[in-house]
Amino acid sequence: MEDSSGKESSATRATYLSLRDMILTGALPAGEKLKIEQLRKLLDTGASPVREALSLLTSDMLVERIDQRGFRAASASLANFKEILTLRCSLEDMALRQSIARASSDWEEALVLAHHRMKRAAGTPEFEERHKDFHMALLNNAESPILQRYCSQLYDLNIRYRYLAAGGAGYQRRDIATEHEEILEAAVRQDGEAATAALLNHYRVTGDYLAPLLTDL
Amino acid sequence: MEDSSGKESSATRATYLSLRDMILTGALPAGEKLKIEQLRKLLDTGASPVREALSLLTSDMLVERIDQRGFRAASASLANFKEILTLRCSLEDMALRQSIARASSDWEEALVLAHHRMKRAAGTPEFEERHKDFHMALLNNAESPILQRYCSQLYDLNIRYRYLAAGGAGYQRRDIATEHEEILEAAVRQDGEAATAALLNHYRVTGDYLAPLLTDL
DNA sequence: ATGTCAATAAATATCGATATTTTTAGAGGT
DNA sequence: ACCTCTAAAAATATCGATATTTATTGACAT
Repeated sequence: MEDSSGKESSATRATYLSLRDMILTGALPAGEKLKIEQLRKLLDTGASPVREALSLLTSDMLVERIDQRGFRAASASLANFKEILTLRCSLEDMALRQSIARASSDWEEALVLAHHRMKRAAGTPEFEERHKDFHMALLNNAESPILQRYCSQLYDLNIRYRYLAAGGAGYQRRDIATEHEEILEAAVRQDGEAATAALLNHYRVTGDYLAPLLTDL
Repeated sequence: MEDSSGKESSATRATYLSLRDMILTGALPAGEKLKIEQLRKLLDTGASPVREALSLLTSDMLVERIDQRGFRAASASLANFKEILTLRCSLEDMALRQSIARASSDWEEALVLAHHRMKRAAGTPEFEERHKDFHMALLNNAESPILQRYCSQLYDLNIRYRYLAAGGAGYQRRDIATEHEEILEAAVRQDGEAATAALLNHYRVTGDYLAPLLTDL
C-alpha cells in the first residue's frame, strides 16, 4: 500500500480519466504533442499506464497516434465540429425514438430523477457530469449499447468544443433549463416526435451559438 | 536490425493486426480469456505491445477489459448481431446518401476500380480485404471521417459473425456478385434511393441468412 | 458433506532500464 | 547562402523484473 487517502482502482484507469479530462477541458490543447515523460511526471505515474491510457483515448478519438512518433491531442477544426453536430443529431434522434418506443415506468422515473439531479447541480462543478447523465438517460432505454457508446463519444467530443469556444467559462448562457424541461416532458408523455424535435433543436441552437466562436480553428 | 525479411512498423501495430485478425476469424473465440503471457509467447513479442494492442482493440469493441482482471475477447450474442445489423443499415444508408450527393468523377472511378479488384479477387484469400475496400469506397465520399470509422468498425464486428456462423468456410453463397453490381450501378448513376435500397437489401438478406445459424449463442 | 479461511499459485499491473527511432544541430562541401 | 550528410540529443517503443491483485487449493471446523 502506498496511497495515502482513497485509491483509484488502477493506475491506468486513473491516468485515463485524468488525461481525458485534461483534453476535454483544454488543459491539453488540441494538436498538442503528448510526451510520455512529461505526462508521466505530471501525473506521477509510470510510463506504462500513460501509454495504455493514451491507447484507450485513441479509440475515443481524443488522441491521435502516429506510429513510432508518439501521441498528440486530437486536432480540432470547424469541419470536425460540424460533423460531430450532424452525426449527434442523427444518432441521438435514432436512440431517443427507440428509447421512447420501449418506454417503461422505470425508465420514466430514472429520467425524472436524472433531470432533478441536473437541476440541483446547476452552477456547481458537478453540473457537467449530471448534464451528461441526463442526456444519456434519455437514450439508454434503447437497449443498443453500441449506439449508446457512439452517442457518449460524440457527446464528449462536443464538450471539448464548448470549452474551446468559451474557455470553460460560464455555460448557463441562454435558457437551457427550459429546453431540458421540454425534452423531459415530451419523453415522459412518450411523444417521440416532440421529444426528438426538442432535442435536436437544443443541439442546433447550441451549435449555431458556438460555431461563430470557432472560426479561428 | 533483427528481422529477417520485412519488418512491420512497430511491434504494437503488428500485434494489433494479428490479434484483430485472430478475433475476427474466431481463432480467439468470443468470450475467451486473453492471457498476456500466452499471447506474448504465441506472437513472440513482449508484454507491453500485447497490452497496448489489447487496449486499442478495446475501443474497437473487439476486446473487453475488466479492470484488474485482464482482457477477454468480446462476447457474441444474437442480440449483438442484430444490433450491429440495424445500426449498420442506418449508418451506411446515411453515409452512402452523402457520398452520392457529393459524387464526382474521381469517386466514380475509384468505385469502379474497387469493384473490379474485388471481382478479380473472388475465390482468393484477398477477397475479404477487397470486399471491405469496395464497401468502404462506397461510403468514403461522404467526407465524414467519424461516420466512416463507425461503419468500418461495424463492418468488422459483422465479419466476426460470418465466421462464427460459417466457420470461415466458403462465403460465395447466394448470388452476391449481382447484388454488388446493382449497388455499384446505382451509385454511379447517382441514384441515391436505388443505391441505398440495394445496399440495405444486401445486408438484410445476408442477415436473414446468418441469423438462423447463430441461434446457439 | 459443506462452508469458511488461510496459504499457495497464477495472472495482472506497474516500474526501471535499455534499445530504436526520430529530431535537432552543426560541420563541410558545392 | 544552401543543400547534404553526420553526430549528438531527445523521445519513443520495448524488454525483463517486481509488486499487487485475483484465483485456486486444501485444511479445518461446523
